[in-house]
Amino acid sequence: MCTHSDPLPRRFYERDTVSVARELLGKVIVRHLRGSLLKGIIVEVEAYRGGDDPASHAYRGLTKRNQVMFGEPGHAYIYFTYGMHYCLNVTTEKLGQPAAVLIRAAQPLTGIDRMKKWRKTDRLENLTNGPAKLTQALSIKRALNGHDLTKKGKLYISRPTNPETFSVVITSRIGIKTGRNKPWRFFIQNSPFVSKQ
DNA sequence: CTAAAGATGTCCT
DNA sequence: GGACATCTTTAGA
Repeated sequence: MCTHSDPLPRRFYERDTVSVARELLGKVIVRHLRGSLLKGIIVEVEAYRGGDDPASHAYRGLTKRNQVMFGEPGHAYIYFTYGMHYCLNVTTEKLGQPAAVLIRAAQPLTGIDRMKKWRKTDRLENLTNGPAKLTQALSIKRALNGHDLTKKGKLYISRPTNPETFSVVITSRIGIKTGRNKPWRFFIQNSPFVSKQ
């Protein structure tokens, strides 16, 4: 039994990272939190690879922080940065090959009141339009690092029930100092929920 | 051990 | 456009 709202399967993630990143646009991120349900449509992502990508956390090899990137595809890689922010990635490529896709922004769909509470703001466009804003709105913290996204648990990604067509804009990645030449940032054209146009 | 930078967000000018 | 909050991770001595 497999319906459209089930988590994306392992084989979706076990592929070329840039392709996975592009295809994650329009998918739905689902967060079960103490009885409440939070959902959002992914509108902005960035691909980070391994040894050939100087901007990747995995560029210099395996460390305690990035070990999830080296593991099985379809897991959450969550890291803490700037002393206060969490960022959510999904791991890709086959076991042993480090890579991940950074989820940078989403369009709030379900549980908006709860997101407003976590974010301490009422403005819809300001809830999930950035990687750290997204994790704050969905209450995603270090405890979910390594979480399996292919099972119906606290966090997973599924296909939308009512898919809408959209155009994809491709740019270089932002917020990094190296690897800026790679066109590995993707976002949904004209979405008001993208972090930066 | 020490130090510097960081896949950011917010507030200020 | 720029300062700053705040702390983990990593690299280098």
